[in-house]
Amino acid sequence: MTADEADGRSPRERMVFSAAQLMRRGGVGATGMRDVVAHARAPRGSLQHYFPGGKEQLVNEAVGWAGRYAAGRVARFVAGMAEPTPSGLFAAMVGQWTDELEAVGAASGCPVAAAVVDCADASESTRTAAAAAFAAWTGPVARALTDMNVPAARAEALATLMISTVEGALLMARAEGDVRALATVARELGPLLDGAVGAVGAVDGG
Amino acid sequence: MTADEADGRSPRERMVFSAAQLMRRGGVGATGMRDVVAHARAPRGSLQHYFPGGKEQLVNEAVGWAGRYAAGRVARFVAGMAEPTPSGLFAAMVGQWTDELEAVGAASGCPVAAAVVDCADASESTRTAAAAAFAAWTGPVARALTDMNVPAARAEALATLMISTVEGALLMARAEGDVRALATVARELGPLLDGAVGAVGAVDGG
DNA sequence: CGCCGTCTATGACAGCCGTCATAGTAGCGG
DNA sequence: CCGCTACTATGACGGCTGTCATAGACGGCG
Repeated sequence: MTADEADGRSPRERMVFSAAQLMRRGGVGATGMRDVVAHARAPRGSLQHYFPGGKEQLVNEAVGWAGRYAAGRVARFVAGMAEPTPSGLFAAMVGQWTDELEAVGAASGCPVAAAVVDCADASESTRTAAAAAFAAWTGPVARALTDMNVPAARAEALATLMISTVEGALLMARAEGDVRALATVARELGPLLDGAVGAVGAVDGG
Repeated sequence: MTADEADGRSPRERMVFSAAQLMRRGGVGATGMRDVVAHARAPRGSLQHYFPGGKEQLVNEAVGWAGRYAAGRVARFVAGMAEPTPSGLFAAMVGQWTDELEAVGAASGCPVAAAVVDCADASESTRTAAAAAFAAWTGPVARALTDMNVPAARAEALATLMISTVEGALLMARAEGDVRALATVARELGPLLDGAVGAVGAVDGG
């Protein structure tokens, strides 16, 4: 999610990328269209050309991009792990945000979360886009879990738990200006996740 | 957090309450000062009288109120449970939002989360207020856990995990317009929490 | 050349925002 | 009655917002 990801792409893609980038910081409300074109170094006139649906369309596409991005990250995590475990995957997910928070100084949140907080009940389409983004994110996680011998019935539920926990911990970490919450949930939730490998019941594993 | 909590209180308190109420729906950016006084049925002129610090002060106080409110809820949960268990407390915390989402139709989020998303990097004081709110919320939860024989060393960490998970699941639930995520995390995380009772290590607790 | 679709440029618009200045009322002690 | 404090009322201000209207540039193509 660094700046070099914006190079070489079309102006249109850069605008979507920049929108997501800015939404992460100040929320949707504080992200103006003029800010987006400036950040993307794109011509202002292109806004109404590429996004005739206005800000709502731009936000929705930014949310969709974020969902695909998160899904891709999960895929790369799994591919890069020699001995994949649920706790390892979770630690990697947490680690991504830990790195960003320590690098930029807590300025970065999740654009999907921003869209939910700011638009969930004002824009039905954005709410749907956010749900789709979460689904796009949950899918690869659940698939990775089943590949690690987690029963299919629990994989999806655990994926939801992992993403919920990461989102919430990211919120707390931003508030505290410290990665403590992220580190804590990684440490506490990891063992539970590993306990689900090969188990059929809840935690009392067969 | 229903409307009757606003009755009998001073106009000033009603404004703080209304600010929190409105922030939960549309975020801080979409919450105008004029909307707040209208919702609180308070005189507009009182704004600059009670909140000379402007919107920032009002938001900060709303966040503080939300933190104290959440802490009070936890205390009441614990007091009302015949046989208190960590999973029972967590289920109660989740249940509060489940009820609200099903009642109002997913319109309600957490005002503290809204403040973090919208103001975390724009207003240092709001960021601090949000951190304080989370701390005020974490405290009673951790204390309740120690009262349930959870080792003191883990109680605080588990409280952070619980709150993170609830916040994140609430985010997902709002996006999906469904309480599924909340129900899922309650079901999946509950057993782990109970497993920490009397344990000293991680999950293998004897 | 002329035409056309894609893209860009720019200024204007109405509307809302938070804030401030100013004035006014109500109650109360003297 | 005055004076003082607490609170309310109201209109205005500059600034920013998303959106739109209009016009211009560029490049392929017949």
